[in-house]
Amino acid sequence: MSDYKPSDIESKWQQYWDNNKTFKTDDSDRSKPKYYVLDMFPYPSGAGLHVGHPEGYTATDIVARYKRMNGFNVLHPMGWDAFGLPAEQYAVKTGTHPRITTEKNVNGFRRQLKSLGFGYDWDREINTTSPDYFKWTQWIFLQLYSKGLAYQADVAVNWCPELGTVLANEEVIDGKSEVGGFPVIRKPMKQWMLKITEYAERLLTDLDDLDWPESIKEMQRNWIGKSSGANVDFAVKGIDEKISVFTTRPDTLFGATYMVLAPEHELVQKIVDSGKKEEVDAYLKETEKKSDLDRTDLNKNKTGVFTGAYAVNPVTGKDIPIWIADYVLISYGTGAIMAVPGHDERDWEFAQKFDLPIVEVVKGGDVTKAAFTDTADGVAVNSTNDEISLDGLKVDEAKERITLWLSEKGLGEATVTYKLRDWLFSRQRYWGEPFPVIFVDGKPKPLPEDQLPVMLPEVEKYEPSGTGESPLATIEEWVNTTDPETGKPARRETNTMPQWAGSCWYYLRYIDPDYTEGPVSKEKENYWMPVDLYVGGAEHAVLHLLYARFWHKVLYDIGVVSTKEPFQKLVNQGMILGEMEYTLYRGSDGNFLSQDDLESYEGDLTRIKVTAEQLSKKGDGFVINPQNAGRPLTVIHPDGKREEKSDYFTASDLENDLYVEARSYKMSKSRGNVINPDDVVEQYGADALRLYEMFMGPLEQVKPWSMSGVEGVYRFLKRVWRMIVDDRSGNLLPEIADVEAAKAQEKALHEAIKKVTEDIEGFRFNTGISALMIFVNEAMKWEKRPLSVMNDFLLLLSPYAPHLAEELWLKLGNEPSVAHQPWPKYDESKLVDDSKTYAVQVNGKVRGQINVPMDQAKNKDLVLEMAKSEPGVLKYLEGKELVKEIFVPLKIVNLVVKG
RNA sequence: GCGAGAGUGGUGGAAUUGGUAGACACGCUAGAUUUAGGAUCUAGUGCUGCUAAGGCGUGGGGGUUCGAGUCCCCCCUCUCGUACCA
Repeated sequence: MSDYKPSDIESKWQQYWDNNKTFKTDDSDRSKPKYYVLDMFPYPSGAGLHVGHPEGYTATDIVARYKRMNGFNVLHPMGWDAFGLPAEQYAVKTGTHPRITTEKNVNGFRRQLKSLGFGYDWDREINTTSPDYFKWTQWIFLQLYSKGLAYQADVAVNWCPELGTVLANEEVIDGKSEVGGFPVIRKPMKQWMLKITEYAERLLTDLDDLDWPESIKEMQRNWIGKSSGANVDFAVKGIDEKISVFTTRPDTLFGATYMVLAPEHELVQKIVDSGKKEEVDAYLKETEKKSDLDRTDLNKNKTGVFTGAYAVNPVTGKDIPIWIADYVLISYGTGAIMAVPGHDERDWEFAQKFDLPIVEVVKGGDVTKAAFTDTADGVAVNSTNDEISLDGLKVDEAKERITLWLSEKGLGEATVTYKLRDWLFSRQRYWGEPFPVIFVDGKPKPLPEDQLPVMLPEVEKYEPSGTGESPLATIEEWVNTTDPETGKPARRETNTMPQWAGSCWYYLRYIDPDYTEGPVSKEKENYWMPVDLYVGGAEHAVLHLLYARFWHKVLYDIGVVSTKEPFQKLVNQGMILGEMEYTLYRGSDGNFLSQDDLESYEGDLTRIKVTAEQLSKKGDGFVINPQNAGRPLTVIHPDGKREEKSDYFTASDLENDLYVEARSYKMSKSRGNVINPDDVVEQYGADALRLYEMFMGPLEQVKPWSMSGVEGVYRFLKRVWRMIVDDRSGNLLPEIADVEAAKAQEKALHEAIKKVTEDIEGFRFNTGISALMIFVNEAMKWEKRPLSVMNDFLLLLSPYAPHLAEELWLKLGNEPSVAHQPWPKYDESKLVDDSKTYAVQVNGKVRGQINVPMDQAKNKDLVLEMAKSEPGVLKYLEGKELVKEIFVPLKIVNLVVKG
């Protein structure tokens, strides 16, 4: 071994770390400060890791190694979120038990993660599908149940009669099943719900103290969707019923000219006029067929039907018609609205379409043209009856006045509503956690704790039952059981929990994976929680993070955990896109299309993939360069057929500039731009992959992959090798010597230490790497490379490229491993220069530089004197009047002249 | 529509509080070395000027300042999230 060959050294060190349990977390040591670094654990798919995984995982690995070297007790675990649909779908197709698929995939993932050199404590590996784990998932469900936070309700699911199964939302596309394209309807089924809404306010307010990206917090706030307003009761004419509505604009009550109920509203059948019944039923049937997506159609073409019934506006005393329309959602507010077409866009549109009266009650716009919704400047008008007048009040004042009046009269009250809905917690699937619930005499009954875990039965086939129930419903001997307390016959719950369940609390199990008395022991939980750093993809911004926070708060309330929030700091890694692609489009008429024409073009498009060297920059875009236009390119026909061509363009094609679309796309199998980490490791090694993933750009940012970028960092690693090793003999270079470092060498080292340290602390891994590169570029010029300097450099490198660092560390005669060495400290005094270079500006433009000895650098008179006599500066001063001299110590000199 | 974020060389990206824009890397050009190389080394590389002096440059327009990528106002584009939430 002489050259830098990652394949030779990487597996060796991976084995060393494994054998020596280098990254095992010492749980007993309470003297050190703790640091808990967590990755969002993966779903072990059959496809293996994609390059997005190692991005976040490398970042956390760097932080974990860095913190360890800084004297922290570091917890950095990994596990598997292994329940879920793909393994089940595979089981339906092939008959393979999901457990077998899962195990195989987990082994693949573990091998891949180890091959990247991540320093996980593998003794804490967890798997959501293991009975030791889901026992406690079920246990937590029991706690939720006993707190009254779990209940059953009839909720519409995506039922596909042809497939005889219930589909997840993502399996439904445009109201049809993804598989087969069969119609999907909404069918109510009995389901478990979790009352996350009870925690809405706490989930909202506790966001404030979290060190999370503002965008994520904002998304959660929007999701929770708190709004303040009032509930108002409207009497139904002729029968003894009230319709309660929620409104955020009680000030517009005088303008409520009709009401609308959601089709599912419970009063629909009671109030409908017999003459209208047929029409209403037809409408209800119509809306039932629509999926949620259809109902929120982008064209917003509103539909509805008049019930024939009237309500009474409590302030105007007028009869107002009651309509049914699916633009009102049963799941929000009270499922009914007072419609104020003058001041609500949706109501305005509806009123226009069905010719309902529009009344202006807030002045400022023209309600015949559009709804006026400005709440800042609007003033109430036409809002007076015998008892109350809002006229002249601003919106806020009017709201307050009317709300007070309503509650005095018993007609309404101030109300807060949340968009957040209860969590649908049932899936009609096999491969999930069984509920620890039985039904005795048809009533749900939680199983006692000693019956946990409730195991999944073995089944012959994984096809859905055909009734919409899960495959478990067909296993009679499992479904039929007895109540362990009374001995009565009982049936098991046949739904299973959704995939979110296992991921809601996994961060706790890592802390104490073998604990048998609960999910986690009190003492260890106390030490390790909260998670100090949580890194993962932004796709979990809302659901996973909100669900996990909800469970955590429940566990907090029952004393299982000691912190209000689970994840103190959150960082989202940005998506990695495929390599940049250059595409020229050609219409079916044979003409090439420029970017601007593309959007409006309706016909079939032929895509021509060209390479970067076939292009030249013109203006803001790229055009085909006639000189290289003849080189090979790929033509993709509208039917998807690919064809390799050279000399594709004719001379006349190239007379006009052909602008090309330049962008990179999300990696996808169908596009064929997926990068497999295994291939990168094989070609360039794990260290190069790790380094490249960090060097691409800021962690949080979306960024395109580039293979030549990988080569760039690979070349850097080779340089590091050659900085220390003679690549012909494999021995240490003669330049390496145990000598005292020269001043310049110390300066280079300490600059690197400072930059790398600060950049890891600030999650700026890309610029940290550039600091390492600058050091190596410098050190390669040194005739003597002091051992101590080289050693410190390797420690700086080690979180990024641990295999290479270990190997060279050993070659320099040190004991492995670098992982437990103390992190180098920089010394500010070694960073100072002998002299200060000032840029000298004249009227804000740099015209020269001067070198001032450091001990004189703050001497204003001297520096200005030198600046004014600098030849490059002098010629801009000649013949001009010097009006001002700016001197900022250690920064800049600026001379302002006139004339 | 609403909310959030971002626009810097041919490319990915630097620029910590307003103080020499383009660090580091890719790519490219020229040269050296090598049997060869997607290896290595040296030099160059924002645009525009004949090598020059200079001029112009951080999406566009205005402003504050001795000085603006950075601060303020207006506009444009892109990305992400969200979507009849009363």
